[in-house]
Amino acid sequence: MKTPYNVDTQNDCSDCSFRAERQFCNMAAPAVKALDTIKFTAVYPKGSVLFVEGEQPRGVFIVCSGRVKLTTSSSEGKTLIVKIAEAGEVLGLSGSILSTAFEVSAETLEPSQINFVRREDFVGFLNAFPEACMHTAQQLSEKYHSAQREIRSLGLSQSTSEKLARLFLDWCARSGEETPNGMRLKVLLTHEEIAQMIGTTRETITRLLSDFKRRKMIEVKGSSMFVQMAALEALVTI
Amino acid sequence: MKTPYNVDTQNDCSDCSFRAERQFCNMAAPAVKALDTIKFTAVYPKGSVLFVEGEQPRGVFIVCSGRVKLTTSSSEGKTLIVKIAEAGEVLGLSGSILSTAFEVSAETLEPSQINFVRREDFVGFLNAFPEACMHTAQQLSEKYHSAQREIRSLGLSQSTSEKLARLFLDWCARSGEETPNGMRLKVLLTHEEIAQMIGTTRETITRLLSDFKRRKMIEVKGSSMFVQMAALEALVTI
DNA sequence: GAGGGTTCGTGACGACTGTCACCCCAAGGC
DNA sequence: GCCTTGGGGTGACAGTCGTCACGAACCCTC
Repeated sequence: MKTPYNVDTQNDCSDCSFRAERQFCNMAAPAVKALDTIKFTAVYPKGSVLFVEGEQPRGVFIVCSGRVKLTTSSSEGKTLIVKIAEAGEVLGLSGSILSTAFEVSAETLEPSQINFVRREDFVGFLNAFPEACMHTAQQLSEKYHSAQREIRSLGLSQSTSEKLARLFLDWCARSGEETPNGMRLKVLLTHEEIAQMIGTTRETITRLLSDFKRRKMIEVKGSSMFVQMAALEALVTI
Repeated sequence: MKTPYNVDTQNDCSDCSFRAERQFCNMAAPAVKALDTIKFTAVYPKGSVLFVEGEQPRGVFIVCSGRVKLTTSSSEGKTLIVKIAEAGEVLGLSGSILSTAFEVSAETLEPSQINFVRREDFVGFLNAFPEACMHTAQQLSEKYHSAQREIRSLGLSQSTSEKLARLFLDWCARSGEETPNGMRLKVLLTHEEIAQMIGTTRETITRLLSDFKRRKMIEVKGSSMFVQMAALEALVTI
């Protein structure tokens, strides 16, 4: 089924063809059925704000398709991109479980299908289906793991170039495509956004990228970037 | 019961007087009993290493008393203290649940009683007691929350003085004691360790502390520090 | 009380990077 | 065609902070 934003929607978790490969969603039929009855499906255009840092959680958001940018901001207006969430991730889990305010804001980066489950319904669901609770614990473990990696990168890097190298290596590991010219990455973020991912400024990213190009560590063609991983690894002291 | 390290040990979770106030341990009697049968109690002296970053998890560690320093290190030898875990926290959760390597190392800061539960036993326990699974999810949520705070602090601070101010404010919120001279904190860490908590160097901490003292933002008397919270808050741009 | 190991205080110096300022370019709206 | 807007490139400059070096203060053990 096509929607206004040109996204295939999946109204029924029971029929969802991706379910088996999604850690959280991959549950036995009764649990899926129960989830189907409490969830609200919606498709958001690019740039939609799902929730804002500091807000009290109304529930959890399950990303069925698309990508969601998670950010936190200082009162000065400086923004840090904490993570780009992808299909299969559940957002707002910790806030909903602890009833504490969201610590990040969420905004779609592309048209995305998101299933919303109200907090009370979700907690009831977890209590009713131990399997769902285990999957939630796993989901949280993964979040914690990736937060830990972010802390390492922010706290242990000696220089900004090291953080940038680490970011690119991370991207390679996650979605790189091996080619004879090096790992190929689709860069879908602006310099500004890359800067926000590692806590620096746009100018610095521009300078570092030209530096990397000059030193033949990366090559940019359109929205593709070819990365010489060995060269970047040499910059990383962790 | 007293042990060689001068710590009161609590061999039986069922009898533990702290249980009610500890989020994870506060479970119904049957679950506590089950936990009692699979746990191994030990008392470690100060400086004991519970596990090391990169190791495959053998199980989880429940901190019954004492404090545990969680660190991550770069290959250059630079160390970042990710967190100081206190009584009631469960360590090694995410690694045990996902079967992925520990992302931090753990070392006791003082004599500590720690209950160890083998990975298989722990997972079985979670499957057998939905309540334990919920408590685990809550525990993980809290960990995630605190990691998120750390990311904010590391990524959004403009300066090192801001990070230090934020660290002190954090300590005040957690264990400060209100007095007429400002919040009173017990500082049990060396300058070196404080530096490692915010990703800077010992010298910088020394200089910042004298700066803070000169500006009457803090006052140090022995191992106590009196903090003027309003003054520190003015340094924080978040 | 002597001595060795930590911990802390401080100066000099330089590299890195944030800030500000300006320009260029491409895309898209009118 | 013209203008606006957002993204990207670059130079100048100053401030911060890491590094190195050294000495003082403190705290154990013997």
